[in-house]
Formats: sequence, structure tokens, C-alpha cells
Amino acid sequence: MSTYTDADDGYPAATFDPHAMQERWLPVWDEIAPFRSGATDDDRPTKYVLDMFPYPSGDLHMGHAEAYALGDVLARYWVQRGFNVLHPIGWDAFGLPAENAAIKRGVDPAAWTYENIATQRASMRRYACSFDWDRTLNTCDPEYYHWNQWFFLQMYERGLAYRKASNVNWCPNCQTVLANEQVVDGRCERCDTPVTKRKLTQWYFRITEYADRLLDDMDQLVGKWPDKVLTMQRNWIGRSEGAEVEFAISGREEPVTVYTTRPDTLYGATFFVVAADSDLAAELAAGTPAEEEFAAYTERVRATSDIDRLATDRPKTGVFLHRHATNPVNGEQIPVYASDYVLADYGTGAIMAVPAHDQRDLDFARAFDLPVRAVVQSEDDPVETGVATADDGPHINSGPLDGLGTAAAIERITDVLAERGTGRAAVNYRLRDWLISRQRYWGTPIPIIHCESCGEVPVPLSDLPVRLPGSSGLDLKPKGTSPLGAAAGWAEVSCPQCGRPARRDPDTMDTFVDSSWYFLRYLNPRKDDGPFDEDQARRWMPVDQYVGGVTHAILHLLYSRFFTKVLHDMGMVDFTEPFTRLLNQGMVVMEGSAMSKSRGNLVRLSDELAEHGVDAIRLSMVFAGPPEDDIDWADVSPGSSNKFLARAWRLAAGVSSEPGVDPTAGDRSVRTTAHRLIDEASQAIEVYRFNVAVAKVMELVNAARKAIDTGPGPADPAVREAVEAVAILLSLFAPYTAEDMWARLGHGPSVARAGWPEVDPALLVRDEVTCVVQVAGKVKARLTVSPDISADELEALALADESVLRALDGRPVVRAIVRPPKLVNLVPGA
RNA sequence: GCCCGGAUGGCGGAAUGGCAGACGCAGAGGGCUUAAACCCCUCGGCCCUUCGGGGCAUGCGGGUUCGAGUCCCGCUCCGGGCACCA
Repeated sequence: MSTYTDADDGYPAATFDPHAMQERWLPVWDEIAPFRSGATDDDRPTKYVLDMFPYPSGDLHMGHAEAYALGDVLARYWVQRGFNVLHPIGWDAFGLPAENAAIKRGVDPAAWTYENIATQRASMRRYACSFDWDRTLNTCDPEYYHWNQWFFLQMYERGLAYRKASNVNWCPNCQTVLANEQVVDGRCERCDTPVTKRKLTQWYFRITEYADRLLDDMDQLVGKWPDKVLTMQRNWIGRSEGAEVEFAISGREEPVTVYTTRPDTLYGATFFVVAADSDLAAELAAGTPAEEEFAAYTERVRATSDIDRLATDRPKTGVFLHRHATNPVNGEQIPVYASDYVLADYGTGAIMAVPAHDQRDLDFARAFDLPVRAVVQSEDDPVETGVATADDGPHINSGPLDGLGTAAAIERITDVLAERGTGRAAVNYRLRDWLISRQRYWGTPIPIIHCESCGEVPVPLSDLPVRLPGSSGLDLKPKGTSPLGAAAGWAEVSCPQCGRPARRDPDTMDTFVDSSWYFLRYLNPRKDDGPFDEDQARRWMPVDQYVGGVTHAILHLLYSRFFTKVLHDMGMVDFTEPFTRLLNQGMVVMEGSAMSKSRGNLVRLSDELAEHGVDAIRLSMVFAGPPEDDIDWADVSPGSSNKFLARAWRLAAGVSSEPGVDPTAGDRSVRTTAHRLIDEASQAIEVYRFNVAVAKVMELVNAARKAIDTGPGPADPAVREAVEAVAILLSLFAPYTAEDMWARLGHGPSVARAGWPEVDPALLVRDEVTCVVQVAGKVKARLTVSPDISADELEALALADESVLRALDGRPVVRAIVRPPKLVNLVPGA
């Protein structure tokens, strides 16, 4: 451990000892709890600053240290600004790692989880996070997941929670199903195992019902959330506008509807494709000569992993089903194929193929030697080039559409189809319903009872929570079915409706359900007659500032927005978006590579804290760069942060005036510098430029040092004013150092509640400014002038300057741009 | 393939269209010291210089402007998102 001794530097002997300061102030803060937010008589205006809560997988790591340092800057800033800041913390405590630890080491998932929570909580306290410790929550407590179950039943009642059988993402390693959002590049988000498909009956939340609102309400977030996140959400929802068109199929009573974004190319449809894994394909194949070939083909498709399916240059395959579809506009008979390039769960699972203007259809047409007919004029011939064309028009070979551009043709054909009753305008989404059931133990039990005679029966609200049974005696090893199904005495119940023997649903909920509403639970974490207090929600919500990693740009944020809208529709909240402003911090990396758990956490936070102390790490995290950028720890030197902190801290010993001395009696030039820097730092914080704010504090420290050593000296009131400002500003970044300085300056704790230094606007007005004089756009001279100098005066002054004259070299000035008091640009003639 | 970002000294990074490189790291020089560390001060984009200064500089090429790191057009490279979504 290093200390920063200054015994011989001419200042009073003292040692800056970060660890001693930590020991000194922690108990004091515990005592005075400066960040408690729940007092009923608190009349400060409110602000809700929320950090994404951690998963308790072990102790805190470097990523947490960055995130919580950044959130703390904002929370502490608003406290200093006089707000009652709600800055809570809790634990996202359900999930697979607890179970995996249980399987690997035979520990109880609950015990493992609560132990880690205790560890993290202690680390957060030491890290000086400005949390309100009265409001913690754990999602694995029955008092919390009770309300997950309550929400589930509310959703169920509203038709927003339902069960269906479909081909779902399956992780063979985790032995559980995954939501679409948890499949990344065909692999399991958690364990990186290639995901396969299984036909299973699962629970879903009907998030697609909210697709339009999730999209439209983003208007409220523009400029307040990172554009990147909004774009990602828009892409994910993937709204597309087009039309549905009905095709009659030979040998089938009902017509088959297709979805297309290009109904204008209907005359160019030369074949028809249904998704190989759809029920429709099986139905159409049955009883035809293709039946056998089709069966073999679907078998092959099923065996193909998602990874292989993702390869976009995969050759097109398929089976002719010995049937024909009738084009509704021209009566043309076109062959029907089954292929895996059409997705069963998008649109209607069937398409009209227009090979001239769709690359995938063209690829298929070439593979199966099918005709290609261009219906939009283009210089290029898709048959020759192998590239589908995408020109705007005019249309050809298209009857009533001939000569029209794309937009007009779409409008026209949609009308025609609507008139005939064979089609209509339609909207589709990439977004799928949210699959929430998981075949694992450590999660919220789904509150449904399956009865042979009554079917799905919701657990009565009065019976909630459905508690998880203890893990002892249960086999938690993943085996594809829920461990809870084998929990003797738990799974078997009597039906709430008919009283006959029935079984509990053995699945647990996706843990993203837990995190979709936790920000509301913080308002009254101990409330036992409802999920949250609606009055408190009116007082605090929506969250003013959310801070967290961009890894949750889609999943968690989309689900939380969905939940909020459902709550709005239930009349429980009066807002439609939960998070007003969002800050995504970057990652902490080491020499370019991520410090994930799988890579063994290249740098350990506990080691860094032991070596440099809390303040130096916090300050390094904030000063390293803009918060949204990644930090390469190899570029960071926490030692130099301590150097700076020690330098700041020593300022306190350089102040000899008494606390409360009138600053207006102090040196004016010291004051103007200090007030300007305080103002600049404040502005930087409000726009998340924390690194710049720290730079301003550094400048303030340099200015104060100079004022003490070679300026008006230690007794000047302006020096006290500046040094006190250093302590207060520093309290956002380095709370221990700031508190210690504050005490040395003669004040009681806590500097965290000292109040932000007020900037005197009169001191921001400069009495002289530097004016730049350019000749032909290049700086040739600098003049010191009064800020309210007139343009004429300034120009005359510039023209009289010696180096300006030299640069002009006798040439006449043909134009003079004069912007008093900052700039003069003289443009000489040729 | 489509959609977003980004590129500034040896390094991290600053700059409402108006002094490019704030602040810091690493470096050099000096002070303090028996010495080192710590601390304090000074210097610092590159090239040339008769030491007055001059030239070139924000990925590359154009443009707008009195003036461009900043705005516009066209590239290159890097990062991210989506991707057989009809």
C-alpha cells in the first residue's frame, strides 16, 4: 500500500492515507445516513436516480465499480443541488448461476445467493455508494416474487399471459427454453452453446400486442436515451408495412394468405412457398406424391442448427408439393413449394415468390429452374445478372399498374385487392411474444394449477405467494423437465375449482420478469398488500435517471417498458415510460479484451481497492473518459488519481481563515477563477461529461495551490471559498477525501449534504478578454480588450497592431469580419 | 447486405463554425534532498529557423464559408446493431 507523505515539501506534516480515511468515515456515515430518502417531512423536490441492480454471482467486479461510480456522481450531484434523491439498490437474485453452483458444489442455491448478497452489500458500503439502505430488495424473497405471480395472474386475466405449443429455442446445455432475446448469433446468451429447436408448450406474455406503442412512445425518449438504444429497439420490434394477399390452393377449401411488403410486384409472382416446418406445409404435403420427400426434407431441416441456418449464403433447398396456387389478380397457376427459407412464425408462414425483385426468391428460382418475370422496369436483367432489381418503377407486365412508380402501385393494388376481397393493407413485426417459462428451479413458480377436469386454473390471489420448495432432495441437474415437477408435497395439490387432485405448473419464470418492475418495488419494498404504492409512484416515478450497461439495450429495457404500459392500462400508474433519461456506461476492458467471468476477470476489483483505496478507483473510473466509452484499465493509472487527491487534500492545511468567513471580502481574481470553474464543472456534470468536470476540479486545485503559495495567501477568504468548493465538488467523485478535507476545514459531517457552491453570475463576467486577430484566417495577434468594446474600436486596434501590419505586408484589407470582443479576421486583397 | 456510431500528440482524452490539443498519463529539464522516493516549478504536435518568426497539422479526397476537428458530398479503416423477417 502506498501513502503520500509530504513531510518535507514545506507544508504541514501530514500523511494522506486513503485506507485510514475509509476506516474513519464509514462508521460516521452509517450513523448519519446522509442518503436516506424516506422521511415523511422531507420537503425537498424529488429525483429518482436508479442503477441497474446486480446479479449476486460473487463479489463486485470492475464493471460494477465503474457503473456505480457513475451513478453515484449523478445521485450525489442532485443531493448537493438540494433534491431528495431516491437512489436505491437491490439484487436480481434469481437465475442460473445459483443453480449451477448448487449442482457443482452441492450448496443450497438460496444460501449461496444470500451469502453473495451479503458480500456485495458490504463491498458497496465500503465503495461509498450513496444508496438508501432502507430500501433494499431481493427478487428471490417470497415477499418480492409474490408480486411476480400477482402480475402473472393479472396478465393471465387480461389475455396477456397464455400457453401455446410451438417450435422454441432450446439450449441443450442449460436444458431450458430461451426467449428470442436470449439467443445471440444462434447461441445461448448465457453459455454460448448452439441453440436448437424443440416443439414445446410454453407460457408467453403477449408483448406483440404492445408493439406499436413500444415503437411510438419512443418519441418521448428521443434526445434523452442514447440514439443507439432507440435504434436497437426499433430494429428489434421491426415494424413493416405491406399487404396480405389471398391465394387459392388446388385441393384446399380455404385460400392461403401471404404477407408481402411489395404487393405491387404481385404480377411477377411465379411460384409460392410455405415454411417447411409449418403445419400448413404438412397439411399440403399430405396425400400428395411429395409426402415422402417432404417428410425426409423436414427431418433434415429440423436437424440443421440455428448457426447453420444463419448463414445467408446457404444454397436454397425445398420440395415441390404437387399443388398450385392461383394468383388472385391474373388467375395464373403457380407451383407451391415447401422450403426452410420461409419462416413459420413470421407473417403467415407462406409467401408469394417474386424472383425478379427479391434476391432470396431469385436464388430459389435459379436452384429449381423456375421462371423469372420482371414487373418493374430496370436496366439490368435479373436472369442474366443473378441479382434481383429494386428500382422504383415504372411497372411493366402488370395490367393496371403499368407505368406507375412503386408507391403509387402499392396503393393501387391494395385498393384493387380490397375491392375484390382478396387482400388488404397489413402490418407485421419482427418482435415475437415473450416466452417466459423456464425448466429450472431457482426462479418464481408460475401460479397455475393443471387439473384434469378444469384445465388451467389460476392460483387464487389469497393463496399467493406460491413459495419455492427447499432445494434439499431435489435433483437440480438440467434434464429438460422442471425440477419442481418432482418436488414431493409441492407439485401435488387439489384443484382450487373442483377440489380433485391436480398438479402445479412445474416451470419458473424468466428472471427478466423480476427486473421488469423492480424500480416500482423500491418505493415501498416492505409493502405486503400490493406490489407497490400508487401514491409513492405518483411522487417518485418515472425514474429521472437510469444508469446501466448497453448489454440491456433490448431485453430488460423493452420488457420494463412493456410492463409499464400494462400497468398504465391497469390504471396503476399514470405514465407510459418508466425511465426518463438513460445513461449507458461502457465496459471496463484490459488491453482490449473484455473482463468477463469466462475470461477470468483479468483485473480484480478487490486487489485494486486494496492497493489504491476506494477514492482513487472511483476517480479513475470517472476521469478515464466519457462515461459511455469503454475504459481500458491498462491506460488508467489509479496511482496518479491518488497523487491528485493528496494534492487536493493538502489544500485544506493551506487555509488559515475561520469557517464562515465572508468570501466576498476575498481576492477578486481568485474568486473569478473559482466561480468560473465551478460553473463549468456543473455544466459538464449535467451533460454527463464527468471526465471534464474532474478536469475542472483539477484546475481549481491548481488555482487554489497557486493562490496559497504565490497569490493572496492562506488567510484570504477567497482561498477558503475555493478550497471548500474543491471539497464539495470532490464529494461526487472521491467521498472519503472530500469528507476528510471538510473536517480539516473545520466543518462537521457530511460534506455530502453541504450544498452545491452557488456561482455568482457577476463573477463570471470578465473585465477583460483576449481578442484574436486573424489575417486571412490565420492568427497573427492577440489583443487584451474590454468585453464591451465596439466593433469600430476593435477593428482600429487590430489594424494598428504591429504583427498584423507585418502580416498584411502593405496589402489593402478588402474585407474585415469583426466579432467583438473575441475575434477580428482581416482579409487582404490579392 | 441494411442501419447506426467513431477516427484529434507517444497514450487517455478537451474544444456553442472563431486561439486545435483543456485536464491528466508517460517523457525531458530544474528546485528540495547526503541520496532516492515523495513534493514543488518549467517545457512539451511535427518540420524549418538568423530565435524575430515561418511552414505543415484533427483518417483520405473534394466542397460550403472571411474562417471547418466541427457543416455538406464521396472514400478508407475500426467498432456496434440487425440479418433468409418476404
